[in-house]
Amino acid sequence: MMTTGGGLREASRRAVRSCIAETAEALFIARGFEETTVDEIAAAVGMSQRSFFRYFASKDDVILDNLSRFGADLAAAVGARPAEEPEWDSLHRAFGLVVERFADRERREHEAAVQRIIEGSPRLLAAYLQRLDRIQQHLTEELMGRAAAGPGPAPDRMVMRAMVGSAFACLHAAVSHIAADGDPERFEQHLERAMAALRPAGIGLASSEPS
Amino acid sequence: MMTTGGGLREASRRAVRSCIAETAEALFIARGFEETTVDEIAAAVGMSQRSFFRYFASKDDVILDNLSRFGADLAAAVGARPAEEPEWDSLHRAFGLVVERFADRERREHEAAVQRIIEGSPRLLAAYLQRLDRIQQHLTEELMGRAAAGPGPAPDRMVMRAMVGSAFACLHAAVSHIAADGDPERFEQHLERAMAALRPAGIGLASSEPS
DNA sequence: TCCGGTCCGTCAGCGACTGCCAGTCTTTTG
DNA sequence: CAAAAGACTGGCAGTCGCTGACGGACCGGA
Repeated sequence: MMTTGGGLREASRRAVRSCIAETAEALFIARGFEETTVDEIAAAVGMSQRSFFRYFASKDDVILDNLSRFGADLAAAVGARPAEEPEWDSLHRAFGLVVERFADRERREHEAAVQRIIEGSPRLLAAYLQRLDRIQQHLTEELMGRAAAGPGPAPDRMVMRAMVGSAFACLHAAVSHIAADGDPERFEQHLERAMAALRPAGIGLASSEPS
Repeated sequence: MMTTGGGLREASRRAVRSCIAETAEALFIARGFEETTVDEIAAAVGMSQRSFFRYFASKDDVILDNLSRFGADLAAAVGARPAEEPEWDSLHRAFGLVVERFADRERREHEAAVQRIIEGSPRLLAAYLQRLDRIQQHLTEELMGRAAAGPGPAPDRMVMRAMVGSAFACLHAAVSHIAADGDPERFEQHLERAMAALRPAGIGLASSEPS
């Protein structure tokens, strides 16, 4: 029999996942990431270590799982922007998803704590940056497709990739800043300031590669 | 007894390190990174696994060791630039170190192969991005100190961090591009094109944070 | 000669992660 | 209702990266 389309089974799985994630994050905040073993997490949830790895591919995955979903949402947000809009502004608007995440005071506190955990562990930070890199690749392809459909000359994939990376540098700088120095109230202002300062001059940025 | 200031002992150590690195890279190219175990590397060099870890802190370190030295060189190159020069241009000139690395045909081939190994393994790519992040932090501090000594207003660390990240996005895009599509001849042109397109409009970028 | 330091190999161990097998519980089917 | 099929789980053993502790070999100087 085929799957029923993601019914009860999938819902249950998602519930278990979030339960594991919450328990693990609590342990991470209390004892630190490296100091918390997978066995401890599994014991705290009440399952075997083997089952833990049936829900999360790795220990890092428990924290960075949200990021993957964020990547998909971001690509959708960029795709929803008008095609005539300069790419930089589309990215800027799409980053509004992050701003929304920092809207609630409670959620803001939590996100900042998670970010501090990530930047406090070299292993986690590495995995985090790698996922950001993947998201950037997806966004680059998204914008490449959009630019190719437009009237201008053929877009330059390398320059597009650099621009997406530049926008993410602004995002990363703003997130890191509020995670380190506290005061997460003005996250939007920080992001705004960085993206205004680094806005590329030639916003059209076409000029196909001289082959 | 104190160290003699880095004499024969250090030279020998460096020789062993490069021997290990060469052997390991050959194995990585032949069999892949994940498929090559530390035991195999140690056996190929003719030493125990324990001794391997006395020369390299981790398996990743074998490949990414050059990167750390590159970070130090880069900071020095930026520090050697005139203080009045816009930060973006100082970074651009400092990236000349990478351009030089791609000058020799043989070396260029090798660097591209290493880059392909890095980007082919998620684990390695993560560690690579993390080291790039550290280098960016160092460069940010370097440029912050330079800007603080100048006549202008107090510089904004977050914006400075974003700008350094943007410059590295250009560098990363150019390096990735030649590693993927081959044709490493025009690396300098690629880098030039990206950095010209993403050059910030307000190059002075002071405007201290509104506290 | 003895002594200090340095280098190395061996062993034991931890933690992340995986494959395999067996058991349970639920759902479907004859 | 019983049997088969499937999903989920725990336990076990094993790999791999990595670390600490111990003991032996070499080598310079006193």
